[in-house]
Amino acid sequence: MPARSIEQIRNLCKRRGFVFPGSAAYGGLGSFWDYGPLGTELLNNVKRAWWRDVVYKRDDVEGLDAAILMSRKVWQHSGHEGTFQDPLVHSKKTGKPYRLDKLLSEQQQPVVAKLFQAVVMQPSNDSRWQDFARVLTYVTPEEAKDDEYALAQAIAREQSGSYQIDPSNRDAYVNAVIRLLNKSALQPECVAFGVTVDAIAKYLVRGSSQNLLTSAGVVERGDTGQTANAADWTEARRFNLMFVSHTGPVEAAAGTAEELASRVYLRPETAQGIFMNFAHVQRSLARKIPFGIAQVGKAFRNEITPGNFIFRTREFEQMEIEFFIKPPQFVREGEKTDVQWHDEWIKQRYEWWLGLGVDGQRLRQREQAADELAHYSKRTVDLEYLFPEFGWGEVEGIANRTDYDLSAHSRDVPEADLKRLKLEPNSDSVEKFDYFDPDAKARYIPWVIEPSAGATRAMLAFLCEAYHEELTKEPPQAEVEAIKAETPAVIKNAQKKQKDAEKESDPSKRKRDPAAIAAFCTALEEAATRLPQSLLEINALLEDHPGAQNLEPVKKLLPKVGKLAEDCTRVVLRLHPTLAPIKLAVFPLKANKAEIVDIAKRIKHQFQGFFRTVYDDSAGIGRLYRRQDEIGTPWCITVDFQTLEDNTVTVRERDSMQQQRLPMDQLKDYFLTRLHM
RNA sequence: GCGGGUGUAGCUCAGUGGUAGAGCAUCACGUUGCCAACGUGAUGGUCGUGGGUUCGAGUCCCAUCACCCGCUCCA
Repeated sequence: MPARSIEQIRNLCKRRGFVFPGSAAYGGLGSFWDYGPLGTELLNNVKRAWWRDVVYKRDDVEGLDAAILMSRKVWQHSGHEGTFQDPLVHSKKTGKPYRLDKLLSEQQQPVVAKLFQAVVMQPSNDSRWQDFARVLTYVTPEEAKDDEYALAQAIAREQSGSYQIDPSNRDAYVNAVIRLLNKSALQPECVAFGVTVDAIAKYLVRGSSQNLLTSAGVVERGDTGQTANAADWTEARRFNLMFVSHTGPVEAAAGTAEELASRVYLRPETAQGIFMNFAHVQRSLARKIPFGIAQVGKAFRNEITPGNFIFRTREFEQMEIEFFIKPPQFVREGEKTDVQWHDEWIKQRYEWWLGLGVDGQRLRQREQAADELAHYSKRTVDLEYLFPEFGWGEVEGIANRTDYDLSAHSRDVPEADLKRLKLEPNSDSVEKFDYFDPDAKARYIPWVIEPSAGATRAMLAFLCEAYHEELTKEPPQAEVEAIKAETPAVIKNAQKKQKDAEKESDPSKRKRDPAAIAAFCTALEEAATRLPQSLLEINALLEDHPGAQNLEPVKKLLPKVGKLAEDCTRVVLRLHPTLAPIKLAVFPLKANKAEIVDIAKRIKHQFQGFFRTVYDDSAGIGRLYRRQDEIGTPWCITVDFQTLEDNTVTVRERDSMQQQRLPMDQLKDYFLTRLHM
């Protein structure tokens, strides 16, 4: 039985040293994770398997490891800075994003005042008030008549809790502040009130902006597809996708020239490091197109909503290839076009996942729709894995990035190309990332196919795929019969609930879905006929079906099923041997027999230089096997009394649990062959 | 941001206003000839944090923090 929830995986990871919550001593830090001894091995194995496949086994790919921090100009010209820095709202009609602060600043002052009124008049004590209190303190006497300033200050003090405005005078106070806003709120030269517009935008980002946008009539223009209909707008969000830091000591305020001059971003993708080095690699290794550059490394995105364990984190690891090819107009008869290269990479990457043990039923290719394509992409196909609980999730994207990136970073790009790629001329760059093609006898900027996989996501997918709970021994007949005897009572009880649910004629008011209950009953009845093999399925049914645990017969039955299941079950990670964190565990059958212990330790020593090998004698042999099963160790060797007589040991295979005796001098061949080493 | 949930031993979790608990794990001693053996004993806790109610709070109330799930969102 495969993993039913991410929770199971997370527990196993924590318990056995794969992945720990980050900064745990201080209560944790949202969705940052530390990789423990086994997780490090597994992740390294994933990366190594990838590297071996796309670099070693090919004749046309080189490796690279570029710096995480790069010039800010890289991100300006790649398009990442402009797209992600500002609060955005999306028009649901056109699908286009709009900068909220820009929208606001285009509005007439009464609109903003109205908006402000909607904000201030809202009876609320949440933290948004405090934001406004802070904003209001930016209003200085020089910018307002004294009385209005005083009124604004009074409101500010009230928001911060240090002052109580007489309710009967409240409107007068608020109107005073609105008058202030009407005077200068949208004057760009007025710094203080410039902050106000930003603050309103910020407020809208955090609050329920839809109604406010509408009530204030902020978006009443028709020319860009904007409407005042709240349903046509998504909530505003600040897309600070890139983490900001600075090189050198900087104390300047954010947004000033001094601050911008030293600003750096933690890279949100590894790709740009490859583009920056395209010419270096091409020249220094005398590469001819087509060829690719592969890189594994950390990337950082300040995601709005991280989650699902290590699936979406703000710090993650990518495995990316940029594969450089001829632009379509230079492709000759018999050569592959960009479309063909793209298809080929999709196929090859798909097969990589299958080759490492992912079932084709849980891996699919999904074409990205036109409106979800990134700004650089002509076509992207995602490889998605069917995770437990949250379903299909992207583990790799294979994009046709055309010549967008290399053109964006090049000077002197012909105007026609700039227009085609919707790029501005690049006056910052001193380089032109073009290539002289000796066959075509022409210079061109190459096109790029980009297979980009998530290393940490891959690790999660492989863990989910490998996780199995299975029966290892026949449960006692009597207890199985007892469970069989009790299931009709559960079904009867559930059917009663189903009838109750059906009595409520309005489906939206039903507490339970009758169809779901019916499905539960059918599944349970069917599973009961397959006992004892179906023991774990029944356990899962009773545990997972919503509301099932409230049924009286289930309360009686579930503990019995759970106990029996636990007693007769093992957890096993059926990881591909290439990925397994530990390849081999060596045990002495008896820990207090010196000769046996000695031989076991010698075998461990023999292999530890080739791959991760462990020695363990801290429990009975059965328990030692189970421990290794749970962390996916494909082979265990047990040294026993017969070893002392004939130099053979037993090799126990994880998935089948079968053992065979092998002479010790054949062990090396046996394992190295199986690990393709 | 909204809604829901959780927070007690290293892990998984019980806990009815009245002495802080179990299983697993760890350590010690004994026992142990192949699939989670057993016995005896031991270590381990400011019950997320701060207030309050109470003679007495893990338990009730308020606040706060963190994490998880859902919604929104995710070039």
